[in-house]
Amino acid sequence: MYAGVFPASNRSRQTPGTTAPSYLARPRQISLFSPDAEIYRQGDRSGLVYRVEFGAVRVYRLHAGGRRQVVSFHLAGETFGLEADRTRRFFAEAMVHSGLTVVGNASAETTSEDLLALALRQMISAQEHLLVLGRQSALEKLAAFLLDIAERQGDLDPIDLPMTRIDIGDYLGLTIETVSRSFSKFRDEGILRLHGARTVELLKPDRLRLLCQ
Amino acid sequence: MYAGVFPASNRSRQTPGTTAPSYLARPRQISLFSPDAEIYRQGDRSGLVYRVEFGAVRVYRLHAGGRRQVVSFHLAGETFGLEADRTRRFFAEAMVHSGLTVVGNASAETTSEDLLALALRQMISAQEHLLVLGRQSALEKLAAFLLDIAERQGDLDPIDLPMTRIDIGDYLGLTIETVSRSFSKFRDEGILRLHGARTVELLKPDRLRLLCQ
DNA sequence: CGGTCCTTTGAATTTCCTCAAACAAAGTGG
DNA sequence: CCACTTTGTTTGAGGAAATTCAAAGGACCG
Repeated sequence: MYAGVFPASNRSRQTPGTTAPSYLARPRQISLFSPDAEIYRQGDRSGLVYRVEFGAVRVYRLHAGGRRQVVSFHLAGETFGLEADRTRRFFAEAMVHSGLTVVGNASAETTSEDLLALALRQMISAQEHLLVLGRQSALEKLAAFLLDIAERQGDLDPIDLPMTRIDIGDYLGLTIETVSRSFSKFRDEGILRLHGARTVELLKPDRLRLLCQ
Repeated sequence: MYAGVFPASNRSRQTPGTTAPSYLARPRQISLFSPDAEIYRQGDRSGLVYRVEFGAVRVYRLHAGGRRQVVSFHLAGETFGLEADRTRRFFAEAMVHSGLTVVGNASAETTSEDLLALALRQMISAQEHLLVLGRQSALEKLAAFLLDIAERQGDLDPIDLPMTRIDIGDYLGLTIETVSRSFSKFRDEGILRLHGARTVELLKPDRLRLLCQ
């Protein structure tokens, strides 16, 4: 496990001619994280906001009894880590080999407008996740999850899942067995095809949309 | 059903000598809503943020199939209604006779700092709700819900629940029967006492905390 | 090639949901 | 003021779904 640092590549710099938020205008460094490497932990004093340059991140909380609730996944191009009072309320880990840049923090370094946009995005993300968790059926939860991930990956087919069944279960409030059985059910019904456990081809996405709308 | 308007009372004005947020410095009007009166609906174009002066509000979304997911409850003194793009993503209704004031909107009228604080509060609220919904047991969900409401009511005993069992069920992702059975279980174990369905006396709150921590 | 971790599948159990009925509280109209 | 209706709550019985426990199969890595 390692966590190195090197200068950011060009693709993450501001595009000429566009009005990008101020935090995109500065040169940045990419921090590298190997699978399961810790990015921050609950209780840490930090208001750093990160952007995923490549890879994927899980944010979660640990409950008494060893249970874990994954609060959010973050894929390439997405930001995470904004806190209300500069104290971490969750744990964050890389799920696969990942590169992160710091795009700002909750102090004067970033404009209030940028922070507001970030906060609103995280709010909507939590609300949408909440709506998924409120669904009663495991099939509906998994359908909503797959459609969400597919959309965030730019609808490229097949989907690459950076997370394990355990991660998905902890995200949806299900056991890994139920997650696996739900995948199998979708496969048996011809809704999707599995190329290994982590690569999913959505054959009939409309059938999934019917389930969760 | 009615929704009247009259000048705000003194208690909602700024206290002399304190530095209150700018939106508290202006005089306001209280809008009145009777039980089940609509405050706004999904799709509405509005960025108004409300403060509950008295009463209680539910915010929810309707799914296909008639299912309803309550996203949040708001009690006296709390604010709600901040939207990312001035389009309502949920419905809001008064649960009991309620009075609301407008504390700002997502345009220039309110400072960016105030909006950020509101957004962060709504973000945390959604994340905490998400953690409750992720719990697998109905008893854990209800325990977390009761402790949350008790704390927000200032730990006054007994608690007054402004919402029906249907509301609680739609908030926790349970049926009303399961909610009712969970109440009965807690009552039979001496954890709480019910004075009618809407008044709850927490006899052993620590037993509830043990369940959900 | 052996070991570890992840995933899948099966069987038994528990929990929750669905359907149903009884009960309680509040409001309406005669 | 009282029957009646409506709405909300509680409780029971049966069935469906998810969890738990268990074992076997795959994929990856040293």
